[in-house]
Amino acid sequence: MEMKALSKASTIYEVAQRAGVSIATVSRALRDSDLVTADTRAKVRAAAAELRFTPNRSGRSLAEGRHAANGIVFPDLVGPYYAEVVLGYEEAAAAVGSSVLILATHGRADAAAAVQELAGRVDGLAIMGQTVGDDVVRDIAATGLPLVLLARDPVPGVDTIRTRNERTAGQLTEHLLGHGHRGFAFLGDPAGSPDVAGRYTGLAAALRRHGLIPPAPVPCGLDLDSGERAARGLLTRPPDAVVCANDEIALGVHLAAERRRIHIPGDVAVTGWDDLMAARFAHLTTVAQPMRELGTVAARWLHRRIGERAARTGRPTAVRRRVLPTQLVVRRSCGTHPSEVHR
Amino acid sequence: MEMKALSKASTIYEVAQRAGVSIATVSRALRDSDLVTADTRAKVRAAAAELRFTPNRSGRSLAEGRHAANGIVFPDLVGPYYAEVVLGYEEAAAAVGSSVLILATHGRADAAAAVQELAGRVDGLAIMGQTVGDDVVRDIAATGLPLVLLARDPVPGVDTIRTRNERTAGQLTEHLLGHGHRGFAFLGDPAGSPDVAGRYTGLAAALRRHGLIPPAPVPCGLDLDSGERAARGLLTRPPDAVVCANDEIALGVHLAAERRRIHIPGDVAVTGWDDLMAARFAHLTTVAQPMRELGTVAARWLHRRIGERAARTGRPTAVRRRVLPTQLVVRRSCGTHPSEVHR
DNA sequence: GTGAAAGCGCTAACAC
DNA sequence: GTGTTAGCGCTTTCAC
Repeated sequence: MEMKALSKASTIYEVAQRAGVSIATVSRALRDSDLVTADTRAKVRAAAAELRFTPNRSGRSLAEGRHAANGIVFPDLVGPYYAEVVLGYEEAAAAVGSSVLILATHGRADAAAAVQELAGRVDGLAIMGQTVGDDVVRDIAATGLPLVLLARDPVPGVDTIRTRNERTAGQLTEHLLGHGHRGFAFLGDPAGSPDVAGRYTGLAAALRRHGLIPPAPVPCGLDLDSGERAARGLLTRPPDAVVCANDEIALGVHLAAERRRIHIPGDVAVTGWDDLMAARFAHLTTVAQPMRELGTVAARWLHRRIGERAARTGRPTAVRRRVLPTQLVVRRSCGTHPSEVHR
Repeated sequence: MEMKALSKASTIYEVAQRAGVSIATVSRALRDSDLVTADTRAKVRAAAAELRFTPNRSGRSLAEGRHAANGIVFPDLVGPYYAEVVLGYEEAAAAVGSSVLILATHGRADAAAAVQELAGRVDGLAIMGQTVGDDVVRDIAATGLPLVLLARDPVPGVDTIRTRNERTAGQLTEHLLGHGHRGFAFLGDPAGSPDVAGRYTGLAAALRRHGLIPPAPVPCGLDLDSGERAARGLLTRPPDAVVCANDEIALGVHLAAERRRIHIPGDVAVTGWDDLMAARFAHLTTVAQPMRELGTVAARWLHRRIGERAARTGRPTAVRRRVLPTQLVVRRSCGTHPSEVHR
């Protein structure tokens, strides 16, 4: 049967009429309810196909009282870091039938409003890092919307997933000390993010254990350019080792050193954090984080909370906290140990 | 005034009651209609704030007949490539008040169903690369939903944005020929994506112009591992130059060469495509694409089409096609020219 | 300027 | 099994 192109999406009423049944039957047939005969189902499916019918999600959501969608809020997607988290989140959410809404705050001033609006569109929300203040988190949590915080300091009553910073930063420091480095610099702003704070704390603690005085952190944005800029000052009289809050900063230092013909690790050791793909090719010693898993776990936790809420089954599970392990990845930039295997 | 935590999102009715007005007035006040006095507006705002009221989007969407959300479909987010596009898209969409829904198909078999379902949630949809077949695109287009295809062969009646492949691949080839390379290999599957096909075509055409016989392409996935695997066979007897369909493949070749102590570019020249961050640190000659812009333009076009549709203003604008320029980025991996500036 | 009421497209009782 | 119908939460005429 020839069809003319439709300029407007068709509704369940049209499908019902075409199939010669009621809208209730269409609804049932299309959602594989076992309250319809195979015959009816086929008839309805045929009509729906002819009309290229796709149920309007707003109608369905309103009736069901759920959105079948989750949201994730992150500062940006420029580095590969957040992209990985989002991907893991999307994958796990899709696996349980949820769509995913993303929101990049870009440090916008109206981020709070955007997150609030997002909260009205989803059944659960993951909030990463320093995107909005604790007040916003508390407000949203107060509405009962399932929430999970990612790579961010906990807020009472809200689930949180983080990655291990202090301990691994300690290991990294020990490793650098093992290379004989004694003069350290730290590039990054502990006040800007709890992750950075944890990394600095771990470094400082390890140095103190060895009787060394930790350097004051050199405040620095988390991107390549900031790293390069910050390195300019630092490299006029390079320390033994520059511990960077993340890979992008370290890569920026790498570029600055290259430009000045300062050799890494001969003249100065450099380390990063995140294990980006670029780190491998810059031979950067760094710390690998399970970013994908961060997203996956967040989506699973949310799914569970959403289920709990829908079931209205008494008190929900206690607040959950998890710290995912991270792993030191030794490459050349921290100093050369003949005994070490570089990959 | 003290408030107890709410376990359920409040509705416009509760706000209306608290403010002592009708729901119509609440609706108006909250959306800054000038049909309410400043006094009333203040009263309503206060009530809404106390109740932590966020309008339910399903209700609003249903009433307005629009979702205020756009979707974007991509195969994956693993490489930094798609992440950039998505980011550009999100940014531009957010700027015009649209939320963004993402869908990664991961080569899933039920991708078509997922895309169809997504189509029912959005006012416009961007579809990237080889995520779903043309039949799905045509079906969705037939419903009248504004659509834009990204990095993909056009479908009649649907807007398309691509990046330049053939011409720049020709420039790249000329450059390699200028280094004196004559024996070429191409890593990538032209049948797998129109982008790859264009790059291969550009290479082949340039070689023919110089009286050389183009090599048959070596089929290869677009990720690092595939590149490394494909390189293993190739590097037993390396050609002069290996032109890779993207950076990840080229970086895989880089790793394989490193392992075999084959020197780039001394023993073999290698080039990529995309200009990922890692390419810079691997000194990879490649081609930069305006990925962010791809997303931005897509979101803008969709916004325009959505406007046209809502206005029902006669015939819509003609189908649009755009090819965004790409740019050769020369680094060390293609061969050393003393005269060239490397960055 | 404000309120009453009619939908928007769908699901889910409830009736038959 | 299938149909009827009452909402879901919101926007938007239409009265006043």
